[in-house]
Amino acid sequence: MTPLTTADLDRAFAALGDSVRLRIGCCLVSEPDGLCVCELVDVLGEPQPNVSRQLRLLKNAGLVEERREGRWVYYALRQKQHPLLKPLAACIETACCCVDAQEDLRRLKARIALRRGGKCVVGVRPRRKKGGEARVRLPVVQR
Amino acid sequence: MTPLTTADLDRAFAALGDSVRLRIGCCLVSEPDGLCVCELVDVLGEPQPNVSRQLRLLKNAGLVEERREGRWVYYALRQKQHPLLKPLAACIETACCCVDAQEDLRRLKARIALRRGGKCVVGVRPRRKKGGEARVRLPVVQR
DNA sequence: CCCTCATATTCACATATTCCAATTTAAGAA
DNA sequence: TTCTTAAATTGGAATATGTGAATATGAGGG
Repeated sequence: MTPLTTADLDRAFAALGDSVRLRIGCCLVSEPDGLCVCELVDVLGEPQPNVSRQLRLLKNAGLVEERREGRWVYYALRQKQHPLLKPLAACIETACCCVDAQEDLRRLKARIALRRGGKCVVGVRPRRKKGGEARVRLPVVQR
Repeated sequence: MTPLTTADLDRAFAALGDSVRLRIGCCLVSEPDGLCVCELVDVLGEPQPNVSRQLRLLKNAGLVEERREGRWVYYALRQKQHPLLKPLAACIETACCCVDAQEDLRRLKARIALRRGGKCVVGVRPRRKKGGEARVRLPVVQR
């Protein structure tokens, strides 16, 4: 392994220096096996292209890894591989105590409950506006 | 204390998401009583205005606090006050293992040795160029 | 093959950041 | 007061980043 430089590490911090990406981090800390993009889209209420972009940023920073399963792609923290991720995860845990992170985690729990056999079977919901109103039952399209 | 939001915390991460600021963090972790600006200027080899600006950023992010002593101003990590700083300090410790951080810490040790009675008595040294060559005076273009 | 859907990428534009040089502020000494 | 010096601020240009909208990719099912 090549020796780390502070420039390598500040990328990791910079990757968490964004509200959306930090919230993604909170979700991933609480679900070590990973989350698929559409779950994050649903939990965060962010447009899907934005979530994909932020995930790519996190991946480039070496903080997450992806795993494809059929049409779904799961992202998880690289807890084992990244030398900074163990102490960093402790920081993210702290962030999880934030009020808005708590709301995310509540939505995440509800979303995870929709899984079948541990896998996501729900797609992207019709776009919500940022104002965000009551949740509407989504048309579940199986298989 | 007002409840934290992830937006509050991502500022803390963003503050460390820069090579110079992370190196400052490494220095401050290793010197809990604080360092004055000119010591950081000397250790990092960065222009004084740049160091001042980065320190202000760290202060605005709630990570450091300042303490004036005569003409000198000392900056130290707000280990006790900021809820994120305890786990964050662990991250910074990790960063301290980096090769360039080690060089900073070596220079820092030498610079600290110049103190008298625990206080800095040295000012800002004549500017060094990054490459280390003699400084060239640039033509002054007035507006 | 064609179609659907989960995810990724690109484009355009606004905003933020970075860095340097120059100047200003603030404190102590003469 | 005036001079010196440590630190902070400002101006401005180059660069980076964030985000919505539209579009593209890629895997599975029919």
